Amino acid sequence: MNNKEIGQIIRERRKYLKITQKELAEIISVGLRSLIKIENGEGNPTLDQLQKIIEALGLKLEIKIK
Amino acid sequence: MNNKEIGQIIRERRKYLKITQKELAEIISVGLRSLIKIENGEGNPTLDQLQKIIEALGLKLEIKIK
DNA sequence: GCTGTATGTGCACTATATTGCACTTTTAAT
DNA sequence: ATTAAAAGTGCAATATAGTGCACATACAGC
Repeated sequence: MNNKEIGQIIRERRKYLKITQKELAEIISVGLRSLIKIENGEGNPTLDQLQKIIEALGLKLEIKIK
Repeated sequence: MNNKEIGQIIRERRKYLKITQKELAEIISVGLRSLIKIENGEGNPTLDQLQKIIEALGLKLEIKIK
């Protein structure tokens, strides 16, 4: 699961919930610029940012044995 | 799953594999200082750092619906 | 096509994560 | 109790993530 795939999951879930990037960004107090980058798999987000987004979308992060 | 819990999982897995923080840090080219912080749930690591560690320990990150 | 909304980009600035170093504390073995 | 290895801390420097802004592009509905 790379940054691009994570971005895709987030985008799909956000669209499924029918909210815009702008709305989501405002809800969780994350810059719109940052959210766009994350959805596009650019850059290297911090865990907090990722968690905020995931949480807001009703998702959760898990660590499993490969 | 907060930063502290993530740190615990990493630590437990590392110990299970019988490697030291220093060894792991060198293997994945992450500063020892940073690894210690992450295991202790301090700070706010970047996704890349987390992924490197998780990967090196034979773990994987997943995003699930809550 | 037009129009408005949503998404994306480049850039400069700010905030903060990463790191090495020197040192301390903890842990484990003998 | 000694000793050595492992783990942890504070600090300053560097690298890089986060952000707003102005503008560009894509997309949908009419």
